[in-house]
Formats: sequence, structure tokens, C-alpha cells
Amino acid sequence: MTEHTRRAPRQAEAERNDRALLQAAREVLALDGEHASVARIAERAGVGIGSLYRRYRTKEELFQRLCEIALDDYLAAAEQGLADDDPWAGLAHYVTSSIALGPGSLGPIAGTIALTDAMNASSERADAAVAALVERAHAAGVLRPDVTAADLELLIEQLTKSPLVDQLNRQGRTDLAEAARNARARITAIALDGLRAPAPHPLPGDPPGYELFTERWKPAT
Amino acid sequence: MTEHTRRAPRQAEAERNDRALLQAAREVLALDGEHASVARIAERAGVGIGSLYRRYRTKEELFQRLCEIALDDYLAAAEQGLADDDPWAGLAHYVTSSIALGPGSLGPIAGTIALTDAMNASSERADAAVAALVERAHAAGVLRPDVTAADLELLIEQLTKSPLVDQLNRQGRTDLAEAARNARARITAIALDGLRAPAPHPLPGDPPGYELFTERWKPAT
DNA sequence: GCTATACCGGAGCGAATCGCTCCGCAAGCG
DNA sequence: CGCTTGCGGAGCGATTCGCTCCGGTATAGC
Repeated sequence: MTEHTRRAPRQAEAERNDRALLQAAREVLALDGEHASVARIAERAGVGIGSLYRRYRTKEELFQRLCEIALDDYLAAAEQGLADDDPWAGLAHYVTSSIALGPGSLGPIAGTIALTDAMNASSERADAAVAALVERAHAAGVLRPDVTAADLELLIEQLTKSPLVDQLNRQGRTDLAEAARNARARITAIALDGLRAPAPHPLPGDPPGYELFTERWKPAT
Repeated sequence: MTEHTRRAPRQAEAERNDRALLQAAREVLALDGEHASVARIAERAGVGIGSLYRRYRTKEELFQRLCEIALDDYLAAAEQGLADDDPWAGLAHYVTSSIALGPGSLGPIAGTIALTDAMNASSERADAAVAALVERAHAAGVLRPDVTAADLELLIEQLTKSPLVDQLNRQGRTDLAEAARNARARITAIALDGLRAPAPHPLPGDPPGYELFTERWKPAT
């Protein structure tokens, strides 16, 4: 065997396939949730199952990579929000961007895969950025004072996954997808208006703790 | 064979089992969504699979019955709201009650079962009641004017299904269930505040049409 | 008590689907 | 051409599905 072997002949195709796989995985995961199958992902990517398993040794490894990307997307949205000088506009940008990112694949598979270092790192940075966004908005008096960062993240998660959109996709009713997106935008606007100061009355109960987020990535069923 | 045979020996037990089955089916459906299995339902009800299939000839028949009950619950919530003299309190009651009912089993199985006459009837009455609730709130000037009944129903659906609660249940973290419920109550309050008149700005896009609701009960994948 | 009967629980069937392996083949390079 | 490299997908064992079927059990009448 020679020292420097031949250059990879079909390397470009491999790279294209990898990108297609990640995109398809994201879509299928958003569609089928925790029951997304590798076969369906490969098919949607227009790639053989064999190629998928050459790139990722297991399904879990693929999902971990996907989570890392999704977490980075959320982080970017938060940091873009911070870059806006207007505290309210920055916060609103984070909320709408996060929701527009779609079910970033996180929710459905939380607790089903092991955490990687990259996931932990991005997650911590994102939490910090969101905390800063909330703090700044509070200081400026544009965010109702009894809303915490945990409230905000839970609200986003709640609005991210849409039963309606999911089902329409599953039925292949792409003709209604646009209407469904528009409907969700309206709901998002309603929720955002509910976040503005001043609040007509304080929120019920105690503020949610962060253990609701951390605990869910622990061992599954 | 004599004309009038013996009376049923174990009829009371059969009735108890039926109620347990419906309750269990509701819970499992809320937990596992479209992938709820009859075995799990029977187990949760503390009843054999055989007994389930003696009462309901197929899984679909059980789900249809469940849907009828859930639709009646929603209808009752709407009519209770109308019974309240205060337009806003009535509307808020409908929203919070619907959400508290939990994922009434409707969303997850929409499109997977055939519609019964009872389902259609309840559904129509419920739609009329909600329309009246919205109209009355508009007339009283307490509901932001650009919100339609369809907006409201979509908002409720969006808040009904909680990824967080579902996952915690699946992990058996009953210790966090209370915190999760409280967190959702806060989010519901935020959304309700966003619905109050006057609105800081009009909602984006066109009002959603009702075809988003009707179309989803059509033939599945 | 005993018998007849209505109802119970669950082992287990065939079918479907899962994650994943393995291998014959095609495409690009010298 | 020969060699390498990545490709697609048939198919494996395991699991899970909806559902059937039957031996057993509790109860009402005698």
C-alpha cells in the first residue's frame, strides 16, 4: 500500500448526500416525531440506507449531529436578537425565529439520545443568551415583569410543534400548508402581545424552574 | 332453550370495565398519540384484551366512541361559557376548560378514523357555541376585533398538546407533572392576555378559514 | 351444594415495521 | 483496464401491532 493513496473519486457526491441526509432527517423528524425511521430519512434524501450508515454509525449518531445543528440555530437566533438595539424587537426576533425554525428536532428525541459535549456547550451558551435577552427587556420595561426566561422557552416550545401542521403534512395536503403557516403566525403574534408590559394581572402560580428543561434529557422509559 | 333465560351473572363487572376502558383509552391516547396500542389501553384499565374486544369490535370503534365523548366535553365547556353573563369570563372559561380537558384524544387520531353521525352532530353544535362566544365578546369589546373563532380554536389546539408534559409522562416523571401543569397555566394566561382588546397592532395575514378544521378529518395517508 | 352461563384474562397468530448488515455494482482515477 | 471508493437496497432477527380464541372463574337460579 502506497503512502499517499489515490484521491477520493466520488467525494463530492458523498458530501452532497450528507447534506441531503441532514435536511431529510430534520424534515422526517419534524413529521414523524420520535417514531421517525432511518429508512424514511434515507428515502426522502434520495439516498440508499447503506450510504446513511456509512456516514453515521447508528441512528443515534445521526440524531446527535442533528441536535447539535438545531441547538446552534437556536443559539444564533438568540444572539441575533441580542444584536438588535431595541430590547423588544430583539426578544420578538428570537421568539419568531425559533418558532420559524420549526420543531428543530429537539423535542421529539429529548431523552432518547445521549448528550454530546457540543450539545452541552451550545445549550449553555443559548441559555445565557436568552437570559440576557429577557433581562434586558425587563430592564427596559417592555416585557411583563413576572415572565421568566423559563416561561419564554416553554412558550416557544409550545408554539413550535403544531398538531395541525404535522397532520396536514402527514396527509400530504401541501395545498393547506401555507394557510397553516399563516394561522400559526397569527397565534404567535397573539402570544407575543400577551408578553408585553404592562400586564393586566400577574401570572398564576410560581415561576417554572429550569429543572423542567434539564431533567428531560435524562434516561428514557 | 327456555323463553326468558337467566339474568346476566356478571353484568356489573362488565360495566365497570367499560368505564375503566374509556378512561384508560383517553389517558393512553393523550400519552402515546396516534401510536396508542390496544394492549396498553387494556393494561392501564386493568382489563384483559379479550374484554376490550368483546365491548368494541375494533380499535376504530373504541376510538370513535372516545371521540364522541371528547366532543361532548368540548361542547359542554363552550355552553358553560355561554351561560356566564360576563362575555370575557365566559370566553376565558371555554379556553381554560378546553385546555384542561387535555388532548381530548381528538387531535392525535383525526383522519385515522371514520366519522360517526354523533361526532358530526356534536361538532356542529360546538362550532356554533364557540362562534356565539366569540361574537358576544366582540360585541362587548373585550376581545380584540381581528381574532376569529378559527384563530381561537387553533390557539386552543396549540396549547392543548404539550410536548413537555407528554415527554415527562413518558419518562414516568410524575414528580414533575405538577410543575409542568403550572407552567402551562402560566402560558395559557399569557395567551389569554394577548387576546384581550385593545390590541397593540392588528394580526398579520388573513384570518384562517375553517377548511383547516374540516379537511383534516378526510382520508388519511 | 351444583349446574348453567356470562364474562373474564392473556397466550399467541400473521402481518408489519424496526435498526442495521452485507454485498454486488457503478463511477471516477491512473 | 485495474483499482479504489462510495453507492443502493435485499434481507436479517427482533420487536410490536391489531386481533382471535379458548381455558378458566365468578355469579344467579335451583
